[in-house]
Amino acid sequence: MSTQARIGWEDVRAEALRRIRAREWPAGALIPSEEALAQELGCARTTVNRALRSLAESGLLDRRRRAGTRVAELPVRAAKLNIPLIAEEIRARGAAPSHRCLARSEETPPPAVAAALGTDAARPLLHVETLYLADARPFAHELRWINPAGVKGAAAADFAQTAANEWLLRHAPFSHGTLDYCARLPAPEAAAALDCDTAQPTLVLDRTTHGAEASITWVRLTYAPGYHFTITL
Amino acid sequence: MSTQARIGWEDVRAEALRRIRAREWPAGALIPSEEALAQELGCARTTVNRALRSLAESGLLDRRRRAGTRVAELPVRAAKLNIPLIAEEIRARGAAPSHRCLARSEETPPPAVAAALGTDAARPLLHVETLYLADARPFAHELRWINPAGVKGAAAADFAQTAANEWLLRHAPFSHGTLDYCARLPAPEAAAALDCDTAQPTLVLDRTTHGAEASITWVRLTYAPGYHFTITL
DNA sequence: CAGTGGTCTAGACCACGGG
DNA sequence: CCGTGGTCTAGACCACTGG
Repeated sequence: MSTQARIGWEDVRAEALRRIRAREWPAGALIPSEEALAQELGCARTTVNRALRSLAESGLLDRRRRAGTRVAELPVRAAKLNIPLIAEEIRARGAAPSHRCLARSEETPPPAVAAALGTDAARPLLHVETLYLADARPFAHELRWINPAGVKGAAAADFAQTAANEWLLRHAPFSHGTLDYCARLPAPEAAAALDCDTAQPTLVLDRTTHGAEASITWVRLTYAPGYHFTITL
Repeated sequence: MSTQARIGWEDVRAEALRRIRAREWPAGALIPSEEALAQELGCARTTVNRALRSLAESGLLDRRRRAGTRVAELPVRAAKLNIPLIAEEIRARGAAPSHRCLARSEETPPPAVAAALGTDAARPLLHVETLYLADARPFAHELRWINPAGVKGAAAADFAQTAANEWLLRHAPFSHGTLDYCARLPAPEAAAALDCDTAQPTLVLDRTTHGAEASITWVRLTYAPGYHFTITL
């Protein structure tokens, strides 16, 4: 009698991956149906489905009803990008995180910010400027506009104690948003806070966050020169 | 008689999301077990499982056997980052992609590249320099080192016809790799190719790619000044 | 129209890990 | 120990879409 181990969806996934890599299933080719694979590998169709769905999510397969499953011509790899709290990011780099609330006021925002948040350009928003430090060295400078209509309690929050980004994450559940990375020379106030030359390139992240009803916040994060972020595939 | 629509996992997901956002399930709280939810919502446990797994993958729930499922204290949002071909990226921006192979040779790489690829520092690698254009305007400059041991046929490939990145994607199936973004001043050859000032900040992407057995390629991509990339959550 | 993937179900066993 | 999530199964119906 054979001591067959039970076939799991990860086994099926691995086998399919092997066939793709070995070109047994060439790029663009139609692969066997779930039904056929299930029979061949000796497991339920559900299990095959789970495995192939996983590969499709990674961009290695194209699946369409009726048309069947094909090996992607150009494997567009999809990477999972985690967007942690800044404090977590600093900790992950082996440094001790801290922050300083540099400024806080209520002002009418620049038109671009009002547009991004969809607020009346004449209405004042909460404006917060924060410096994040790693082992007491400047790590990133944050310039933030908060829409009071989208977050209740923001006016009373103490951002010296809890950093603005963490406070918002806890109190303003958001549903969607946009990240935008680019390389720039730092704005004068960012360079001053980061204690760096205005001629040194910095990585700048603009983020807009919306809740279910109203917009929540617009942030410009200027990372200290030399910052780089890594994604593993 | 009630004309109940069948409950799908996306319905369960939506309902769970609603409860999280409405704080019916507060941050950090234990939510009902799959079994209980299935009974409450009138569907199979499998369906609930699929929904909650999906939310856990997005970072909104923490699930552990025996301990149950909790609402994440700090919803670490996970974004799916697609890494397309450069030509596709240019096309997505509404421009016509093209490329020029600027140089090609066999040389011993810089130590850092040999280290990243895990090759003997004394062994020559294939070196390719490419300029990508969007509507005939410089878009990005690519400096690439290819490990011949990891890719068969590379020596004979015509990179003037098919861009190096596309050729490799088609001929060298890769299993894993690393992306590293940072802001820098462009190297002189990159600035020259991009026809820009060496004092203008550029976004630089270093990518190392490994196949199942050997390393494949190391690339430094310098995007033209003003480039920015957007991620939607 | 018919074949393929997408999903639901009810039941079952297992692995993990908190108490 | 034993409750909870993780997964497998067999069968079923549905949705989409190519021919």
